[in-house]
Amino acid sequence: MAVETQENPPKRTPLSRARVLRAAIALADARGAEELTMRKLAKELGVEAMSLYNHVANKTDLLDGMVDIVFGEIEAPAAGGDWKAELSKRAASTREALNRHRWAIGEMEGRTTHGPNNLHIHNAVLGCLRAAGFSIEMTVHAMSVQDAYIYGFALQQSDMSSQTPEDFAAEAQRQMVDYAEALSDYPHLVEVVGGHVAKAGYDYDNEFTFGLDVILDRLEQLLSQR
Amino acid sequence: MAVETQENPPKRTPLSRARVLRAAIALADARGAEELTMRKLAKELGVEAMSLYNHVANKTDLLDGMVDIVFGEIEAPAAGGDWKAELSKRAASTREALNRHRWAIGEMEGRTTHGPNNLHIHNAVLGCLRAAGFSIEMTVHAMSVQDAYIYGFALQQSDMSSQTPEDFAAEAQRQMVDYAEALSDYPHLVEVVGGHVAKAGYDYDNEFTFGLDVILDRLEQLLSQR
DNA sequence: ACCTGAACACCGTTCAAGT
DNA sequence: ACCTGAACACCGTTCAAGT
Repeated sequence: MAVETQENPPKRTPLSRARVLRAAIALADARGAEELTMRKLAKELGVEAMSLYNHVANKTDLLDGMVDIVFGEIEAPAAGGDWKAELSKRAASTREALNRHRWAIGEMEGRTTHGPNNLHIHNAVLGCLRAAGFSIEMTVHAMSVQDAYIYGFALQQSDMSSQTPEDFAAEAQRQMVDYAEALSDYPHLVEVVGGHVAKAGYDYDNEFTFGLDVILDRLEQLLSQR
Repeated sequence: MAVETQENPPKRTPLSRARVLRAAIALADARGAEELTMRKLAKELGVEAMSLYNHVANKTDLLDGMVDIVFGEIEAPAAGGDWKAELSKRAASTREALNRHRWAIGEMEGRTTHGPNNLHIHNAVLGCLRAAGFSIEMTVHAMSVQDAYIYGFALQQSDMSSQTPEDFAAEAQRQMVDYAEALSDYPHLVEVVGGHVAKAGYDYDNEFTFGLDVILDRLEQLLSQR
């Protein structure tokens, strides 16, 4: 009875910038940054590569849009509450967003254009620090050190193949074997990586929290010193 | 009299892996990572692209070799001396190496193979921390937080167009103008970036040292707490 | 042993042409 | 207004052929 009375091909919903960006993120999430090409993205959308140019100016514009969507997934810190707790939440949610979208870390910093979600987050971090009582100079310092740490940590993790402590332990063991002939040159790698990490593994969450607390605790001291 | 008695073309010194790597670094330093292609590198060496494959297995192998040369430019910390001073020196020399070779930051972390210079540096950092009295667990933490910060800071700087405080101030001013319609949404950006950075600029060296000291000072406290 | 020409399977992007 | 085919100027890499 009421079967497809129209043309057959799955009634392609029309393209739009939002749909292009969403598909691009899904593709990059699933297959990595280097697999995100205009041609493959178009195929995913059931269209030719050239059609994309009706909705994004070029690949840079595409990436700008994708990056700002990732910034939109970061939880902005509130001003006036427990500033350390707020900034920890923001750091954790940045890390989670970058874990969901591993292609993003290489693209978030240093873009020449900043989307509204990017501006929103940075405005909120500055506001939180100012409300906590940091001077303007110290606020700049404090945001710098946190951002460097958060992105640097994500960078290290993003291109590490092993993600669970167990994977990491196994990988550490494998490396010890691979470099066996040279190990006498690297006694401390043997002790720490071979003797500890290869057994206990490496827990990214713990590690991240430790380092973030190092930074926040010291900032708190500097704040109360005047 | 004794002019070129041989064939004319500038007596091409024969290719070698070292020469290929050196030329690749020079090219990437001068023109950026995306300009480093096998074809352009070959042209630089007065040869066809395919000749390169006699000296490097492929482009990944080329980058592995380049990266380990950059690691070789980092000053290893000594064990047994003033550990904070040693680690500061190592951090500064890492930053300098990454500033000389801006293409490298995206390539240093997360390679699947580690060159000898990489292993040497990390072994030395671990040895320095162990000699300072950190437990094995704390040594892992301490290296993690430092590396994340150092690479994260370099990442932020590497893709920032303005490098001097004055450039940065000018750029901050320009951005304030660009985003003028939306500025009422971002009061803290206006205060901190528009009011302070746009005037005082942003000094990467100061900023880097501040953040590194935050980390090292807190690590020192944790060390003396037991 | 080392170098090369031609080729393959890709890229991003432009442009004129279709609907 | 939106989509497409053909084309351009590139990529990394393989392979058979030259010296």
